[in-house]
Amino acid sequence: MSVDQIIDSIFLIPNESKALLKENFVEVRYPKGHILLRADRIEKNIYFIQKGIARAYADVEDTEITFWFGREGDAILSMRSYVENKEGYDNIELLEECALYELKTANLNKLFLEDLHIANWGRRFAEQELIKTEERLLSRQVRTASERYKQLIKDHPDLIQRVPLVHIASYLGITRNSLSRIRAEIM
Amino acid sequence: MSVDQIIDSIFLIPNESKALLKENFVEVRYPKGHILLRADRIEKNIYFIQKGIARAYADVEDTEITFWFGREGDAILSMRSYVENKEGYDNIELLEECALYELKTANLNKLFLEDLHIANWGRRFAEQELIKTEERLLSRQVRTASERYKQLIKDHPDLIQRVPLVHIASYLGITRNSLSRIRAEIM
DNA sequence: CGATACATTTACCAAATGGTAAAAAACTAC
DNA sequence: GTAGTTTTTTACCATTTGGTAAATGTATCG
Repeated sequence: MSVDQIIDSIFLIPNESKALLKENFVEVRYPKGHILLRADRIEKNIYFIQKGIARAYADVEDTEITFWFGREGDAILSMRSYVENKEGYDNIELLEECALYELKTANLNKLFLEDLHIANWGRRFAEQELIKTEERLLSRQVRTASERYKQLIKDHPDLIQRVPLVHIASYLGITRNSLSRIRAEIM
Repeated sequence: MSVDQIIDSIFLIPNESKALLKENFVEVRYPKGHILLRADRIEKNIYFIQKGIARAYADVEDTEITFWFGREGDAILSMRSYVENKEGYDNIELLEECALYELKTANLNKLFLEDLHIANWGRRFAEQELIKTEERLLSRQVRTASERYKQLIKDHPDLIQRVPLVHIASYLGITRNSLSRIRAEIM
């Protein structure tokens, strides 16, 4: 996933604006297992995944609850930090060695107030994250864990290969036991 | 909730921009039980609640699943229609007689591309909806139905008075039976 | 390759939840 | 106020899920 692909997939903007925006994408690399964002901090950067896979989890009474997976092209951010400049609930762990684009929130915010096209790009970015988040919420509310597991296999078959099942069970809101049962049923 | 309060609570913008935006708020009234938005349509308007209360529900195999409640100050919109101009999953039912502000999405989109301040207002609007949606998702993932019910009483005590318990049970992801059990336990 | 650690499956029982139906309570409309 | 409708509670049993622990399978590293 190139910088251009990422920017264009969100909203098409004129070349001058795009150049201003592109300047802020800095490529960084981290190893598998690296904790990129922490729940107890106000995070100053957001990221886009060029290559690799990550998860977000919340610490709840001595267990981790995974509530998001991200892969190539996805944005990594603590929404709370990004939007309200407060501590969030999300820890981000890289599940593979990752190549990322790093952007400073402060720089982005400055551009938003200076450039109409970039402001609209930022609006579209938030709107698209909103749609994705609502979809996750709906799927959780409307479908059973078993249905959502099947959906996951269908939509992202590689994810089951690349991610430990413990995290997938947690993501589905069930125990590893129950996930094993579901997997056994299907075959 | 006045138009000014609603606009200002999202993002402060200069008076000229605000005047342009305000022109688009049209007050409308509908009776209790009115279906404001439908899942099978591309909705062309969004609303803010001046007075009253509403719920969003999805039709799933001959049952309705409530996944959102809105009250004074909240925005009512089919995210899918607003963001992607596609049919959404949400039906909106007014649970009381409501006074609403209606805005045409097309007019808003035009303003977004013409006025930097309004574009940023639209960005903040999406960002704030994003935070709220993520919070609902997290709460669902992390807390039990019982905990979430207690939280609901604490945060919005009036809601339990104003909304039939069937909808609250559905919102919490449990049956009316289980909600009754929870309520019985608490006392 | 082998030893160790970690992840996953299976089995068992306990606890929580759903479904149906009937009783009680609350709300509507005349 | 009363009859009728709708909503909520309660009780029962069937089903699903969780928790613990042991067994199997898979990775990792010297």
